[in-house]
Amino acid sequence: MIWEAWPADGTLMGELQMAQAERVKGGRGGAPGSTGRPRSEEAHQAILDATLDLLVEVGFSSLTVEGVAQRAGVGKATIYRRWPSKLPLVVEAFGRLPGFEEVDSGRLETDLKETLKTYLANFNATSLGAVFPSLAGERAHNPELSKLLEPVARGRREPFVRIFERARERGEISEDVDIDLAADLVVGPISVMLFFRGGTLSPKMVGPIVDLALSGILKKG
Amino acid sequence: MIWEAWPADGTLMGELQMAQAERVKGGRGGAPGSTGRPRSEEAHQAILDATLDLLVEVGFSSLTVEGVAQRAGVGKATIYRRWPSKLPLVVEAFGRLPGFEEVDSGRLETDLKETLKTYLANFNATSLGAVFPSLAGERAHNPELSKLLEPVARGRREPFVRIFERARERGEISEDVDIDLAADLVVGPISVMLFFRGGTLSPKMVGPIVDLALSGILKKG
Amino acid sequence: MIWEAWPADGTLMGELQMAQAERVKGGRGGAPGSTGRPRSEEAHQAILDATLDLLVEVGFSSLTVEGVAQRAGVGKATIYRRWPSKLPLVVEAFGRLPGFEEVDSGRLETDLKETLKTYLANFNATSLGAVFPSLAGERAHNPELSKLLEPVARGRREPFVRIFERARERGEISEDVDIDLAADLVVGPISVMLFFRGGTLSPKMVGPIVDLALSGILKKG
Amino acid sequence: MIWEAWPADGTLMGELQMAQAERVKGGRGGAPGSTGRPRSEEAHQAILDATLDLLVEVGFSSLTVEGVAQRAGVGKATIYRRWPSKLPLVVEAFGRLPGFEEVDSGRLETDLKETLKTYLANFNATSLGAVFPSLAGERAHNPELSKLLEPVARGRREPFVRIFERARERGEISEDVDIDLAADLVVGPISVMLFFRGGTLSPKMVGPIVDLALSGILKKG
DNA sequence: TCGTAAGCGAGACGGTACGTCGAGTCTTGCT
DNA sequence: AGCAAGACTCGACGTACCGTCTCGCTTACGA
Repeated sequence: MIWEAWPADGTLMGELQMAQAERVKGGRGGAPGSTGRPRSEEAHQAILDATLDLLVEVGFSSLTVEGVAQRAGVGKATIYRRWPSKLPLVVEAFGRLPGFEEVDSGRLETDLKETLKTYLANFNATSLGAVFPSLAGERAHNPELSKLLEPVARGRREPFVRIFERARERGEISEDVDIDLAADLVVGPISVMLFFRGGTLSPKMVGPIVDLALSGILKKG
Repeated sequence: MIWEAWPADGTLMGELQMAQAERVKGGRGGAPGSTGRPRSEEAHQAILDATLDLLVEVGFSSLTVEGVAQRAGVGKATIYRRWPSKLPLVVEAFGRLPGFEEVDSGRLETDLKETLKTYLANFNATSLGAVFPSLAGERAHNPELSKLLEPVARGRREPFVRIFERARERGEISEDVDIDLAADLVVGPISVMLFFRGGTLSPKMVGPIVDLALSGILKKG
Repeated sequence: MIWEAWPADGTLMGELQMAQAERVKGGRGGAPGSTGRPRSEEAHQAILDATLDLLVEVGFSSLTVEGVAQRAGVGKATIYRRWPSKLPLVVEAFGRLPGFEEVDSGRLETDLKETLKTYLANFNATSLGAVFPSLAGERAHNPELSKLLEPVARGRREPFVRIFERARERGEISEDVDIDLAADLVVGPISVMLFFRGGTLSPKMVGPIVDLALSGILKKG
Repeated sequence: MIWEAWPADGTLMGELQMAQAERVKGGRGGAPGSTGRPRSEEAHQAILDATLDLLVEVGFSSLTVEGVAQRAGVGKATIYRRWPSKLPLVVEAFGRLPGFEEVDSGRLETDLKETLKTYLANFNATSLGAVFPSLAGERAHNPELSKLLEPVARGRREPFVRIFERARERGEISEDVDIDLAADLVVGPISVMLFFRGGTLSPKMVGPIVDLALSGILKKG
């Protein structure tokens, strides 16, 4: 879904992670002058894995850095050396979760339905549904997190924008439809479900949502 | 907006609070046998006000009961005597925020636009925009909060359902439109904006949203 | 012995403790306007006992506040509420150890020997021998500790000064003997043993020490 | 002074250091089979100097190996390659401090006074006064340190023993004076001053101390 | 002259303790 | 009984060192 989609090449998170690393230690990979023992990629993975595990098991607000360290078999300092607090850690762990695959069938309705269905199945299989609201809820009071989250949300939005652009080129939708708004409309009911209703996000919801969004609520004629 | 509206009589929260109070001290209102000094209504208000202030200032996850007590000029025990933990306290404080006024103009489009516009103006004037995401983010991993939040969300949803029911009776919309889904569709883009995009919720957004939701994204013809 | 003796009424430590308490929370016992739950005397005792136990078991430099808290069945905060660091805590715990009983037999030699013997027996039975050097070693780099330790040392010195003053009044020693120096002379070999030689402080050492100090090293004639 | 004097040839520390080196890498000097880059003597010196500096500045218990490495411009591993822990390092650094020069004037009083005066002047000029108590305080609970410190203390004691032996040969003191005890008596008041009173060790103190120790506290007659 | 073996500065590693803070509970004296 | 105040236990926070372990490099020796 828009706000959680991931670019196919997975580089967005790479950037995010780099931005993070730079803030903490002044850039690693790039500068060849780096000295000292290099950071363990193994530990990095173990931390991210443990974070995701615990996120699913106990939720964001009960997740403790101490717990992550213990589960990852890692010292706390090793975590704080990489992430300044649990928020960016969780953002990065979250970023590792799979995005969705953009579908290009040549027909708007099919593109939307397939893309959303695939993603929703995925969404239920992982912890995306539990993690994202936790992060989003902090945005209003945490500008730093907001900045971290922005590229993620933008990245997940883009595929939808592209789907609508193709539909416009094919003449399926009018030239003056606001594509951003259209994307929000299709994705909106899912957002409502996720944040306000706390219900399950079944792939079965996708059909009616897309149909209603495309044809409108009012009676035709 | 739907999920944040409040029943006109404001009794829902009253019930919630009673349920709460009963769990804490075994029901007081009815029983005439209660003795000792009565609870201070003044303190109650001060606590709720302080909670709301802090919720806006620092967000849910940084809100501390200690801070609330201090700002309210109240002992911590006085808070815990009324609410078993900070969660129900925050929910109740949140419930005090204004809902929206249902409009009945006899025309679906007008009803939706006016209702949403009024609410959005309100939303920006108060702290709803900052507080709600904080709470919503906790839902996924906090069943207790989820349960507390449910009646609030349902209450705020109902006005929209009524608007659509009236429209159906008037024949403005087809008999087989899923009213719940329709409500989610209208409200969806606002939810997306609030949680994923972090943008401002201007009342000017309402017109295009309602128009697109009512007439659909696809080209007519 | 001088530097570890304790006034019979045990009030010196009381003062020390008060000075401590005042620095931390602005004086407790005295002001009747104090509010809130009073500090638990039980916890205070448990902490001091645990400290002394651990001091004996693991020594000063391996003593951890965490360990004290655990052994005392107390939260760390309860310790830090009373003592700003482990040093004053150890000083106070140390102060609880028994001092020595001043003897007044009417004869200098007997007074000195009895006083020292009693104390040395005591010294070996408790952990004085292990604790005091630890504290003394920190003095040079810790002015605060130095201040804390000063009244203790002075208190333990006084009994010796009194013994010599009585001897001077009786004419046992010359008017112009420097009493402070005499006290240091008698006590000196014990200090050397304790700090430099690391040997055992047996009460049997007392006789020869006092004899030599009183009559001098040089041949008489 | 006795317990801090140093053998004239300064070899004691050499032995200690060798013993150390052997424990660490299995003996180097002799064996011709050693290969690879030799250890840097420069680094060795820098480490010892930094250790001594820090010992004076912050005391033993606040001294960190990390700090030593940084100040010496050396990696931590280079320190641990030579000393198995910070204790022997500190002991060796301490051993570098100057001892005192034994005086042989042919008269006990003069020998004692001159030896002590010289040393005390020295003591005040260097950091002995700050370092030694730090180490001594650790002895009681640290057998390893105690063992390391023993030869140092013995070495510094010997000159005094020799002074008294010469005096006995000359008939200045009785045959049955316990020389060890006599040494402790002379040195005792300085020890007391250093550890218990925290006062300054002025060379002016030496005269009265030696006089009183030699002639005794009691009135002659 | 070149490889190999050890040393080097730098700094990350898993741990442990630090001193602080907040949650939710309990205990004063007073209303 | 209620109240404000504030101490209570517990447990996580983020930091600092411990002693160990790589890194990429430098320095001597022996083949």
